[in-house]
Amino acid sequence: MDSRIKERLEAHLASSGLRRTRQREVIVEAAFATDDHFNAEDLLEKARKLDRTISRATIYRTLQLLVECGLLREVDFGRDQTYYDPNFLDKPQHNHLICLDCDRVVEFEDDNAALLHDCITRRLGFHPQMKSMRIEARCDELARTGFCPHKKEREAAGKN
Amino acid sequence: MDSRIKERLEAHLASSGLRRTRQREVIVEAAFATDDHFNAEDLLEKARKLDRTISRATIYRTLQLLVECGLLREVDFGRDQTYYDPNFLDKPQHNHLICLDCDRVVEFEDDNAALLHDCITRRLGFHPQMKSMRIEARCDELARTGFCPHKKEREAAGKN
DNA sequence: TCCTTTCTTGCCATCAGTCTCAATTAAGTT
DNA sequence: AACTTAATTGAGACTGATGGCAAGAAAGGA
Repeated sequence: MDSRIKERLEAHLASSGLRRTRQREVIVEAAFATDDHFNAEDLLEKARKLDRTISRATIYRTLQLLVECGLLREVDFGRDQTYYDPNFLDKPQHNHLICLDCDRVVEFEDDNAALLHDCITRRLGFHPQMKSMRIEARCDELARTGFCPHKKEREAAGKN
Repeated sequence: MDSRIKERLEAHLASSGLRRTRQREVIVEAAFATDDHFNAEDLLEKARKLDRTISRATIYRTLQLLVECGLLREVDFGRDQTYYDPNFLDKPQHNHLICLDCDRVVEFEDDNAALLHDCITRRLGFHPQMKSMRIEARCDELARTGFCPHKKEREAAGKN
């Protein structure tokens, strides 16, 4: 596990007057053991392999904590559960274009997007530490025909 | 109520093989009677004043329908319920910058954002019919001090 | 070591939203 | 009008996630 993870967590706990607990250690261990995306239930299962007493509520609370201190990112586009990405410390951008009809998500990188992101966040008094942008649109096909061809594909694939 | 609303709904129903029902009429009537944002429970209450038999499930299903055909927009940033905006047919942009810590939402317009939006959506094979962009960032203060000053304000104001 | 404070946890109730299913109803056909 | 079909509805079970609360535990001081 990347050593920056525990460092950043420690720093956040210290600066917020929060405490190191066995449960938090175990959950972080489970969350960052691999680079895979996971949801709350996955994490509960993994964490309980290390400590069978971990409760569901603590999982949800710790997930919130890890999102707050910038170690996890929520990725929940078009699915019924919230998923988490434990592997984005070094990725400079996380831009998504989302089809409003079929929930298809297209990830993209774009230099102009990065520039614009900086520019707008600064102008509005924000700090552009975490580059992320989300655009909603409709498929060409959807606009022309009123029906998104990816919708059926995705439903067939059981994505919804 | 803007006559384009019923027109667009009719068109969507017809093109998708869906049916006109008393419940849908009533719910649309209730949703677009005013320009205010509302949530599912608000709408259920309003709709039941016109027809006491409307069920909660039908409200949720009709909300989905109205979002699909572009008559409603979901606005759920940083609140526990999903809210809906019935008044955006003519607004060219809906851009939001969101503080990752306190969930403060700043609406902005920006010509470059509009251009970039067009450019990216076209490049990825999408149709930029509905301009909307969502950027996540952190307050300057949060980045400097590790604490967002708006967080307490918002909590005091009961926004969360 | 014991004590105090305050954060944290597990349990369970609750909440918003979705799903299932049988009964109903719109819309087209005869 | 009667019939057929497929969409739609209401009721209630269910799901993912959150909130309240009393018991437990971390951190610091005496």
